[in-house]
Amino acid sequence: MGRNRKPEEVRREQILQAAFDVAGRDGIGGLTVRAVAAAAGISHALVLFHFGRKDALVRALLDSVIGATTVLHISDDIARFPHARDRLHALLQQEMARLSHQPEQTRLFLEFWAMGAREEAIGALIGAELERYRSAFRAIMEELLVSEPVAFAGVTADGLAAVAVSWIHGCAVQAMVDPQHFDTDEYLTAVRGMIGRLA
Amino acid sequence: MGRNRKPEEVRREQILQAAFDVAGRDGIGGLTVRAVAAAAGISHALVLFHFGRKDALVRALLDSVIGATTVLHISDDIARFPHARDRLHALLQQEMARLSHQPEQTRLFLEFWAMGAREEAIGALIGAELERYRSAFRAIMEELLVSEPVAFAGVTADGLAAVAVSWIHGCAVQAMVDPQHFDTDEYLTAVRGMIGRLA
DNA sequence: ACCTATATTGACCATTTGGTCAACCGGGCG
DNA sequence: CGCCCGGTTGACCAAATGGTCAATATAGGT
Repeated sequence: MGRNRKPEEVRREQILQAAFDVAGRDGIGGLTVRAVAAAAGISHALVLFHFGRKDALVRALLDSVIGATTVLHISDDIARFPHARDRLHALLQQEMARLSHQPEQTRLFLEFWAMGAREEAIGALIGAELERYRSAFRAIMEELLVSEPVAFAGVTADGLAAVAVSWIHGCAVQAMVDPQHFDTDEYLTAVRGMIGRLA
Repeated sequence: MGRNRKPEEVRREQILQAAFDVAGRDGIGGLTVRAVAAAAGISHALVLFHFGRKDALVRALLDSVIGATTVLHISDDIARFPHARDRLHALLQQEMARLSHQPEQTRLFLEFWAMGAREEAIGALIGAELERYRSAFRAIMEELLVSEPVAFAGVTADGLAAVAVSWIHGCAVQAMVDPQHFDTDEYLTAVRGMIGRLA
């Protein structure tokens, strides 16, 4: 399967993989057409032949990173929990574990996001993806809201979803800054005790 | 006061301010010696005359950003709270508010941090500063630990401090991604209901 | 006025980068 | 075989960048 792809496609993926390696090693700032070509073992003109301009290569790389980073998949195991709170908890735990095990992808995503603040096209892509990620959380949050209306007085599902995404972000950052000390379980326990039972 | 400073010092600060403006507009990647010179209205050779090399300028800018971003100041108002939990809460709220009102500084700090993953010197500076920030939280966490040992079974003060820092980071990121929707109070309320009262 | 140290500049250089182009190659097909 | 066309390359170009340097302006002290 997949062996009858056009040679152009396989070359593109070769180059894309090389671009991913280079970006992971030297950052997006260090991603140059020639460096990618060298990593792929081809001439730099060939990279431009397949992608037209560097911008297109960068954008293709962003697409690839997005595809591998922010897909939020709610598995059957999670869906089976009866209480919305338990589902949310399992989901948070899953996402924390996933992101903390792909520090490179997360770092790249953050770099792209910083770049998006200046480049219109990148910013739009990142923004849309973040919105998708957030809306996936919003679904659960709405159930949580109707299931426990007292605890969340004055809070909207959008607000809750934003908090969840931000939570994941902070978690991912922490896992990159200090991977040794990072522990998902301790993390959850700590927050539970830290914020909870206050009202 | 301060008017009798050496002219060299005032020039350096002029250049540094220009560098800050440029970095805020075009990112650290777009920070070039010539762009800084242009923003300061001087020749690019003069920038190098005062800073030696670009690296030194970048590092000076990082020092400036660090000084304005990660200083954790526990005011008397906060210190007066009797319960450790209340102090922590007030501190979190203060830091959230502060960071959400300096999005540019925060963005620059994050960019530096990403750069630190590749450049030894930058990484060491950022790491040290993060450690200082974290240790400031650890002090409060230790008090919280002795004040409520039951809620935090199996969690260390270091772990709690790490969570707090990560929490702030996620919050800062969120405030930058979506400044309109960001609201400190709703944020706290949401987390309170989301994580709390689970055990 | 002169002299000296500091500040400042424009010209210049080597390197890197994105991008173009003509030439070339190799296989499929008439 | 010869032709053609997608893939591939090296040479080349213009622009930008970090950095150097000699020349000059300027201010302050004597």
